[in-house]
Amino acid sequence: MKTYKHQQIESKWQKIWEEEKLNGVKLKTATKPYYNLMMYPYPSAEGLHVGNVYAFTGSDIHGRFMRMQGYDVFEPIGFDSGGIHSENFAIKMGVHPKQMTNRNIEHFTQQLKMIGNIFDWNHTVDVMNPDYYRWTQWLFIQLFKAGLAYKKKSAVTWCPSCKTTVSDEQTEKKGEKIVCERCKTEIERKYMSQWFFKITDYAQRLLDNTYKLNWPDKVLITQRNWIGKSEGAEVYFKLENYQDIIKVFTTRPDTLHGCTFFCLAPEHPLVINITQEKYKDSVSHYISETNKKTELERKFENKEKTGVFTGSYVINPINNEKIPVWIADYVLMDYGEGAVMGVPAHDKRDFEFAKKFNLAIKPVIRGNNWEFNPDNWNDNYKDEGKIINSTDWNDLQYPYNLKDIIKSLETKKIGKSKTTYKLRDWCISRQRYWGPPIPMIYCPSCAKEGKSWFTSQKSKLKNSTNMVGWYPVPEDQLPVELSEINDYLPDGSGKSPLARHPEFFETTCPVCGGKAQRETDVSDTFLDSSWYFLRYPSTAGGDISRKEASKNAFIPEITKKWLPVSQYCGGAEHSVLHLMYSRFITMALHDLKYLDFEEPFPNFYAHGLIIKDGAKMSKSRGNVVNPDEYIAKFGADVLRLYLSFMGPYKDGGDFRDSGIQGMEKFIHRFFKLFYQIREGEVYLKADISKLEGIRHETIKKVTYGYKNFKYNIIIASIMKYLNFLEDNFTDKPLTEENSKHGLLALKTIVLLIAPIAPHLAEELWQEFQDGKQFNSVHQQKWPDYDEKMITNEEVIIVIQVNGKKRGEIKVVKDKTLDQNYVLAKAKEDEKIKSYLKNQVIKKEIFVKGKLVNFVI
RNA sequence: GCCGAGGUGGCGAAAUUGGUAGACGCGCAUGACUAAGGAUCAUGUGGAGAAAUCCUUGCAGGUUCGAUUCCUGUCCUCGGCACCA
Repeated sequence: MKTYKHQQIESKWQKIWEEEKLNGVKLKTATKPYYNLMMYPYPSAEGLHVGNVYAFTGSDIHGRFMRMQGYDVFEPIGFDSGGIHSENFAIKMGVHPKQMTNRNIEHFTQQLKMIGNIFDWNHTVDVMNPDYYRWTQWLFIQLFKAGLAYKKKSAVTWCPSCKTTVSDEQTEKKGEKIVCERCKTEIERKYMSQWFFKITDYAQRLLDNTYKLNWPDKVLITQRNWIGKSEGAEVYFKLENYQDIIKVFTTRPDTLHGCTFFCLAPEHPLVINITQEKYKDSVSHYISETNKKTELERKFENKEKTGVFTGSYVINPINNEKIPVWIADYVLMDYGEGAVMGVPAHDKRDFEFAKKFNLAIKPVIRGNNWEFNPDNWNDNYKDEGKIINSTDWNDLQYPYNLKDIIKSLETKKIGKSKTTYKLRDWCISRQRYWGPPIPMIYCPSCAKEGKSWFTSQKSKLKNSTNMVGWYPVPEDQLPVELSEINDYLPDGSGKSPLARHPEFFETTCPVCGGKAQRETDVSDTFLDSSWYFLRYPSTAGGDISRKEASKNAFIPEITKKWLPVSQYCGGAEHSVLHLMYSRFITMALHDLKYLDFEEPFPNFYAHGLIIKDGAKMSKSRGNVVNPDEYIAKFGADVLRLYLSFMGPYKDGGDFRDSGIQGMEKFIHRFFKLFYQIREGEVYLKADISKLEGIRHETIKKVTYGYKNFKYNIIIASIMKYLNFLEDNFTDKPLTEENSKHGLLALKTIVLLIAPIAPHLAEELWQEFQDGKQFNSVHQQKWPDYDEKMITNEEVIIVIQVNGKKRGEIKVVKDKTLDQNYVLAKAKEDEKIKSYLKNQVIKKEIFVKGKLVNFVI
């Protein structure tokens, strides 16, 4: 009797699959392309995490299933090797990031080869390899030339301990303080010159397309909230005694008559100008206090309103009332116009502000079911109502007459309809070392003459962001290689370590030939990952030559054939960042005529998170599960089975050792049963109709499970099938048909389990082959099922009395549709008789093939 | 505060979407095999009850012949966003 030895089986098949080139796909000649993508990992020094294994095997199971559906499945994997994360770890270990990254990638590759995925190792990416990032730089240049990349001074969060900028996502709240996620140092705020991408130009399209994507709702909703569209109006307020007009955005122009004060963000460009002498001290003091706080603090602090009076007034254009202008930090400069028309009666924040500073409050809406009450604030101000105290607007209805109101503003030339988004431009500059250098050159002498790339090209694009002096690196000079410097530590100057290396930044102007400087910032790691899926099929290897791969970021014919991605799997934590950026980049490339599709991932599935003992795995908790251990002890197939059995793929789960042993037991049991039947030690005794019934039912359930990422029910159905077979053993052959069916049952199970336990399935599949020519289980056609075969000759009908199960009867298949027959038979049942005795049946419910219900 | 997901045995969970609640597994209990433990196999396993039977999908209602599934209210738990005018 053979026993299951995973060490031998798994390494054997991994080797054979590689030799037989089973996992690669011929990109050029494949006829049914299916691009199965999973989010590539960051190659950490700790090695592959069991969470990675969960993510990757779940996606691979889908890929393997689709391959058995007849598709040519391309399933690549690569490495997100850039960014601060990698760099900081290298610094901590005292190893150069390049060395560290190469080492980690090697380790990851070795581990990834053990988990049994159908990765195509001919096509992989390492985003910090110049072969890759030259195209990241190329991409930057295309966006720059299209007017979608610009440089501007902007506020950033700065960690004085890490000596670097950190993103908002890399900070956390600790008590009243905002600290660096990594070192827990309180962060500061700095103004620095940064490169941005104009993702805001795409806000509306990014929003519209969310209604076309086959993605989980929660991810789409998160993206919609992030884009944050608001429709309303902008209104023009004239400053008293000044020429300036201040624009303000409001979603409630109907409350314009109720505006009793005006508030500017402390950073508003007009503040300095309009502050009256008497108030200069208090205003500048307030501004400097605000500057000390980070933007995050301003947002987190949901406490008392603060602000100061500027001494100036604006005129409310609707009624010419004179209104005081304040500044307050609850007004954010980067939303709307950085100004708020204060309507304290109908906005909670304005109300708090007015209360605190004793400003006038004037109700202008009476709700259908509420009324403004200065002593008892209610949150009904967004409900329906009608306008009051507003001269000719009185009796108009909110929200029904909003459009009319905006029209009347337009007629009077004091405002117009306006849409605003929360989405902000994407800051891609990093003043660090470990990233692709931003491929731009600044020429001071061209700048003096007001020249720029746009003027040199006589471009029609208006240079609204003052990009004088800037030129992209000529494309034939790419990549701008990252110098291999040794002093890559950030020094806290706010400049990249590359700024200390003249041999890197000193260059000549591509237009005038004069002395010029390279940009020393590197780009955000999210730029690397925003297009990696485009690169995979166009990398050299397999049937793609080196020459082809080096000519384009993505080869047009190959891209046309393989993209967009057929199915993308990944964690929901990338809902906004990676998934939004990739959509934006794809849309921009579409507009630049490089791609014929707008959306990179029409189908996205968000898997769950693996936790351990109820908590997120982390080094500090000491509860990190190392997959190597489990693969060594149980094998990849058992681990894959266990991870699949925990629950639906979207839910993740809690990793427990006891559970994994259950899967080991299952494989051993199946292995044993397989050889018992195969060697003719046992036969199946149930009749063929019944055996076929459960076989077809199992195929149906399993297929449903694969299609819906419910891998847990696949395994449950197969186990159930196995239990049934075991219960029907006999040691004597009954008929030839019966003994044949045993083998059919085995073949079916092997096929059904192949995507989840690929090595085991291959091992057993070979028992059916003559051994002359290699014939893989993974190249087989998926088994079909026939609905008609599922119901047996005898069907069990449940009998209910008043909706409660009181018995069941067996009915032959042909009679299940015959209502009279089934009802009559149900009434003959002894148990049912006792329930129906001396009762009047009020109603008889008949559900064909399922149940009858007597209402008494 | 707002948005989202979810509450089913001791635990992970099923129920193909209004039709037998708890499939499948873990754990546990008893027994067999063992010198013994492990492994394996067999049986049992939502609760109450001697039993017939009754109760049971967070809680309270509603619709229905019939509700884990639909509706209303309510209470928890976990994620995400957070002064967005």
